[in-house]
Amino acid sequence: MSAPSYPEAILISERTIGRLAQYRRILTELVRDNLETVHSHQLALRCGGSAAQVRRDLMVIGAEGSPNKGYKCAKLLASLAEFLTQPGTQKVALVGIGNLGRALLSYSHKQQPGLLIVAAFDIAPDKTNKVIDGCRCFHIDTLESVIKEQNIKVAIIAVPGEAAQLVADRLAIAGVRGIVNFAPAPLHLPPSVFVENIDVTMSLEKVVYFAAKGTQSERNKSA
Amino acid sequence: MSAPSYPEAILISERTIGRLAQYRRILTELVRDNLETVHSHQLALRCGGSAAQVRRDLMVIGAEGSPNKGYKCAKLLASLAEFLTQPGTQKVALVGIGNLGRALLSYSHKQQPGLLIVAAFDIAPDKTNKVIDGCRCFHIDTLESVIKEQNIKVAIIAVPGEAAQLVADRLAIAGVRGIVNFAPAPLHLPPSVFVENIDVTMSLEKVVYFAAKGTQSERNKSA
DNA sequence: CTCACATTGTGAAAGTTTTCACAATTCATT
DNA sequence: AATGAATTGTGAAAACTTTCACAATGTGAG
Repeated sequence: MSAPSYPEAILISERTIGRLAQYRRILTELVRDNLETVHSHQLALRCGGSAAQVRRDLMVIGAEGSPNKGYKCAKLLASLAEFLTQPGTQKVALVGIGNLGRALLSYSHKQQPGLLIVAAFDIAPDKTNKVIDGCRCFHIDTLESVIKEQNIKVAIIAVPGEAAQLVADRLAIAGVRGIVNFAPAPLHLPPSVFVENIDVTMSLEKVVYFAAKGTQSERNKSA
Repeated sequence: MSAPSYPEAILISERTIGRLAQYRRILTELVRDNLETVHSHQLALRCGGSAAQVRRDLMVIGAEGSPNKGYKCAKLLASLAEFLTQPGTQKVALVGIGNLGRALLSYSHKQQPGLLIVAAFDIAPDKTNKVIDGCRCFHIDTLESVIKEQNIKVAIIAVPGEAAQLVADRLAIAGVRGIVNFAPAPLHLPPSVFVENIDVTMSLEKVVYFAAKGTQSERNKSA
């Protein structure tokens, strides 16, 4: 029980967690550029939100800034990293080594340190039993065993819509607790598994709509 | 002035438009499968929402279903298509022919009919002046001329974060009115340009967070 | 040291989205 | 024709999110 524990109890909204992850990315850049401190309105500018929102978000992780000087970049980054991530490297599985899957694999390098796609699965034999971008590719038949062996808790689904539910079921049974789903189909899973859907087609259609009609406003919500 | 006009005036939220696009996709399948009618709770199941939500969403396009029989699939699909899309094919430009860009190109085929990536741009000479998945690839220097020539109003940005703002500015000046932005950086553009951000890293981090802590719930928001 | 100023932290207000709940309506059956 | 079961359409309530606004608090100049 040496892990530092937060008050918890209060549950933090998905929206807020998403923005905290953005703040972390921005702070990583600021620290790299040797910035000492940062104001809420500067963070707001960088992420497209409002200063009040930034402060409210940072409240939930108990960050403190000093009036007139703002937040200490290094300290804030450390708090965010500790809050958002588990200690150690977070291992991620990818299912579906198509075009999208390969794009994700090539991203995996640039990702936040501590977040890595360590296993990829596909049903096509010509895509398996090799290493792509440093990630080992397996046949889908071995999904359960590899996931359990490596104790993987997070997965990305990048398979065609028809196959998504089946894959999701297998992942859940194998012990996966969180899924990023690129298939344009809702996954029905026990509530113990967290699912984040990314539906590119839907996003495109939204943009087409608002580009045609008078625009709404450049709202920022990401993903 | 032969185009049918909706009451308009009431402005419809981004969330709602996104869901309407989902309903359209689902209805396309239902019609293909020769389903005659569909109930709100069936649509809800298929898209991961609630029946009440479906009904409220369909209200805004003035759809009518009959009690005890639900909505006529064909009629509802027609209403949705008319509401969501402009007449004619919507041409889309893609900037950035990396892994992600190519994945999007290969999707473009399967997209809703009437939505097509017709031009792709990159800065690397070895990626330009060819045809990939039926889409012509140009050097980024020709961005303005091609976009204007083809009267393209919607674009997808799939370039590294550092280049995104520059590309966005050029797109906006060339006449683009809506952008899907995959770069993990907020775009600052006049409000006449609609921007939808898709931040894969952020989504992954959200999932990592909620997979570790007790899960929230499998909420459906997509994109 | 004191003052003026910029900024944080946060209660309360405003705004937005979702859910509830129920009258109205239609269909199938008797 | 009348009854009952299922479903829509929607006003109102609830839940959630964002913004406002301001007291508290450091900071730096004079």
